[in-house]
Amino acid sequence: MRLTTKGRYAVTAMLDLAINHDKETVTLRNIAENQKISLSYLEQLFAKLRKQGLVKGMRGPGGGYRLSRNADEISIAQIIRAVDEPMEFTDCHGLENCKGGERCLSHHLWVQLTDQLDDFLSNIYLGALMRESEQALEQRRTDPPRTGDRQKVTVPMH
Amino acid sequence: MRLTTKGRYAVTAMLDLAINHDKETVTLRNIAENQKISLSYLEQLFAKLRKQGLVKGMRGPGGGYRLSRNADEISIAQIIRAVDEPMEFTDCHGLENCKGGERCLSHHLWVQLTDQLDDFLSNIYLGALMRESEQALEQRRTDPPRTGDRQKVTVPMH
DNA sequence: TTTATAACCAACTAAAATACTAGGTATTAT
DNA sequence: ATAATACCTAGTATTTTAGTTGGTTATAAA
Repeated sequence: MRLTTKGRYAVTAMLDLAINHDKETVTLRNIAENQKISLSYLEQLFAKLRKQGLVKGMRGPGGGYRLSRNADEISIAQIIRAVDEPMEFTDCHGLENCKGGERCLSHHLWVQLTDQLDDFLSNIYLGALMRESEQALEQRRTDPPRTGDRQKVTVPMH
Repeated sequence: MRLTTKGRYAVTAMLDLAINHDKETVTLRNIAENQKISLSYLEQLFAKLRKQGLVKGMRGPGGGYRLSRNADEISIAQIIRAVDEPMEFTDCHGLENCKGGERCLSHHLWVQLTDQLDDFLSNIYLGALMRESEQALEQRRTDPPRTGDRQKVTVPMH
């Protein structure tokens, strides 16, 4: 599993949809502005998300996108897999190139590591991610910093 | 934290050093052959690893590289951070561009997610990763598959 | 029924990151 | 001395990422 800004764009866009689940739809134009990214590039990313059945598009005025299922049923791993091709791993194909086994032990360990990573991201869902920070935001709202205090920034809003 | 094949090269190379900790050194030429990657590119990656104090190089015949400290004290996150620049995140700088907060909430959630990822990889050490799979290899050695059995491939050696 | 708004689509181009090439110098075991 | 290795820099090729252009279709609303 690769992890680049492309994946970040996809995840933050999906988070945008999740946050605005109350609204009927969110337009790509809107997201493109928020993320400062070209509309057409976003369209390309959403074509992939749609093909993977993660979002649903509605045409015409008032149209836009929304999540095709509950935010608690969409994992971060699914989103990233949809837009980022997997790291191809053709270095060591079959036993012929692979004398001993000692040689590609480190390759095998890498596979094991990425499996763990995949597991990790497969178990983080859009919904849960949102709720976690809702807590922190609520905290901030009800317990505003007094002037003169040096504020401890635990939930930076950049 | 980005995650690309560049990071994979670094991690597998470091695993190679960890596996061969009994040998005095491992040469880059050797690693380059194993990984099917250009020697000079590897040198560039190792320059970064060395600057971060993760490896130590020895010149001359019989020279090569070795880990600069115990494999149990080198995390995967440290390795990846050494070679992959972090994803720059200049979209939303300061409060001026950031009307409301509603707007960059999804950005903030991404930061929160990558923090979790960073934690995750900061707590996986080269040493531990190796030992985990030693177990599986030992299992395989002492308990070889009987002919006729359809072997369950739990530890593929590609 | 016209118009405007949006998704949807494909081909090309620009920019950035990744990987390689070519040429070195410095150090050290033999 | 010689050979093997790390160490270093500048340039180039390749691949991926991101953007541009110019469409078409569907649909809500005027």
